[in-house]
Amino acid sequence: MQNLSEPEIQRRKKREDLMKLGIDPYPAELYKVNATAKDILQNYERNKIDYKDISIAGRLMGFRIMGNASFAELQDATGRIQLYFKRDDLCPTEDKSLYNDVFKKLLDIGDIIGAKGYVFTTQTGETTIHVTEFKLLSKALKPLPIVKTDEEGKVHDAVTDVEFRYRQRYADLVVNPQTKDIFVKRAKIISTMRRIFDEKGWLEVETPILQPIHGGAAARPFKTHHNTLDMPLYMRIANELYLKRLIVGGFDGVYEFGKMFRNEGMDRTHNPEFTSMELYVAYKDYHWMMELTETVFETVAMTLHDTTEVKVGENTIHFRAPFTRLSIVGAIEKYTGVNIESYDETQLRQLCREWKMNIDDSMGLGKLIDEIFGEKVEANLIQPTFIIDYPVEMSPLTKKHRSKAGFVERFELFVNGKEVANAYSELNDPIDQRERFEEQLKLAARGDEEAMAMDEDFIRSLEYGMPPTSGIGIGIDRLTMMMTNNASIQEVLFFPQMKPEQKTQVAEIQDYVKIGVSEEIVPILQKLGFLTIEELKKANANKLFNDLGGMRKKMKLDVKLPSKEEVEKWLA
RNA sequence: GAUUUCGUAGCUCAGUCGGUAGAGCAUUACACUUUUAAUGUAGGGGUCCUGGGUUCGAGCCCCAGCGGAAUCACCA
Repeated sequence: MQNLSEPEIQRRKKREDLMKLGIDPYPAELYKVNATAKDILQNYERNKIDYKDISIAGRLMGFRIMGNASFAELQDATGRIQLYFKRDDLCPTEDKSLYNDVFKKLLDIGDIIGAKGYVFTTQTGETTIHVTEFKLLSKALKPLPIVKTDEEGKVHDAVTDVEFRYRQRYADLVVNPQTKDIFVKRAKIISTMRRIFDEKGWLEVETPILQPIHGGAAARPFKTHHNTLDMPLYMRIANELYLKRLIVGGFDGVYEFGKMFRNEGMDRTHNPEFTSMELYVAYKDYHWMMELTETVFETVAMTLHDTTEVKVGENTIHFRAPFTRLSIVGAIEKYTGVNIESYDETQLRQLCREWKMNIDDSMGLGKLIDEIFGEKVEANLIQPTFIIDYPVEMSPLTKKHRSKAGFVERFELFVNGKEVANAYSELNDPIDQRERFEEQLKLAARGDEEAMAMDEDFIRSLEYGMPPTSGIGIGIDRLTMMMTNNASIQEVLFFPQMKPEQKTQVAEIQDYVKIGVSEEIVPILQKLGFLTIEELKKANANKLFNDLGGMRKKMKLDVKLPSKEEVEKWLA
């Protein structure tokens, strides 16, 4: 309750003043709304009689007061509309206080109000609500940053500080319409995908987030502990193994939109928790899945942009089927000129050294190929490209290729140089699956921290028989980045992970009183910067005594100051 | 983790050679009956991120730390 800025103090006072006038700044009852800003702006011109008696609610975002009449801007969930307040309409009697005091003096930018009235068009041609009645619904105590847009649509003083925007996303959303738009699009991406899957009769499911074994992907997990069971649990890094158990159980198609958690580095493409959509469909293979993926991306792009061409950074991405298909070996040959098809691990390692790549001895053949791909190819894949047929070593859950020995039936979809989807023909031979897990254990022994652990229960489920199945995972955050032309994942997450804000442990009034400070002096001390007793104790008594007098004058407080002896006692 | 860079009023940002802390918006008061980045006049508002150092004197120079961003490394 200290270190309030001038406007914050004023708003607190206005809140009190309203209460004294018998106006509840936070009324309990609902406010009936029958119109939105968007609805009025779109339909009023064509259908004027429907807007003679409207009721709307939202946040006040600007005032233009000129004497006995005023304009204000109201922002609701759909947009902004202008309100017109006329003194003698609001106050037909001699008592003009509702307009002069409540409206002009006690309302601020940021306050939430309800307004009733009729729609008209001003002389300057703007659709406006002539307010006949208004009601304060919530008083805002903290001033919003003011962003203004001029006639040419040029934005002035836009709030661009990402730290402010991410930490106080609520304020970002109020002030920056483009932020809101990202999240509307994000929701549309998800609902579009859900619609496609539901129409096919697949089931949306939920699987455990707390898992005893963190399987299904290569990543380091968050570890936690269950008290009653007295056992470690991991936040899931993937949900794949659970979804496949459900295919064993007899569902034809299951999908889950869910949060995954990976205890790894954070940067503009990685957040510790992120959203993935995983889909598994029985009796399908990865070729079928590529076609479905094309449909999904095409449909999402069309829903959002009414076209399959989407601008991402400097590139225009064409989400129009069919997408290019390229094997990983073929892709490496295309972008390096080297055909590594017949290379063994030693030869590959040699090649990596020649290219001065950063590799180590824990890397097996598959990992080396992946490294080369990441280094030499990935960034080149701007237009949607399926990279298919991966080495078996890096795909322990994938069915062996029907014709290429040493490879598996897997694809990843790359767009704008980034992976956005990962899919395969799922491995359903329980004996093979056990051997693959055992290979992973060997990699772990070699020092690969991300190798998968044996999951006996998952193998048991496969032993009952899983139909041939194709599965895919799509990163929703990265897809959203792409579809909304954002370069950082933080922009498409409401609340990206941030380091905690530093908050100074501030002393309570009683703490000051305990060492002998009288209550009315406390605000002066706080204003002087002594927010903790510790700091106060370190002060110089002479200087503090003098400063108290100076600050009392500055703050125009009429309080009795302590003697120098009393000040010395505080610090003792 | 490394490098670069930034941190000044509620917001956006200036700040000269090291010499009293600045502007616009917001805010307060007054004026103004259709404005629209409303306007006019007057005022208030600062831990110059924090802590050290150099100096007669630091927003500015040096060192350390904190926080953000970018690039790289790591990581799907």
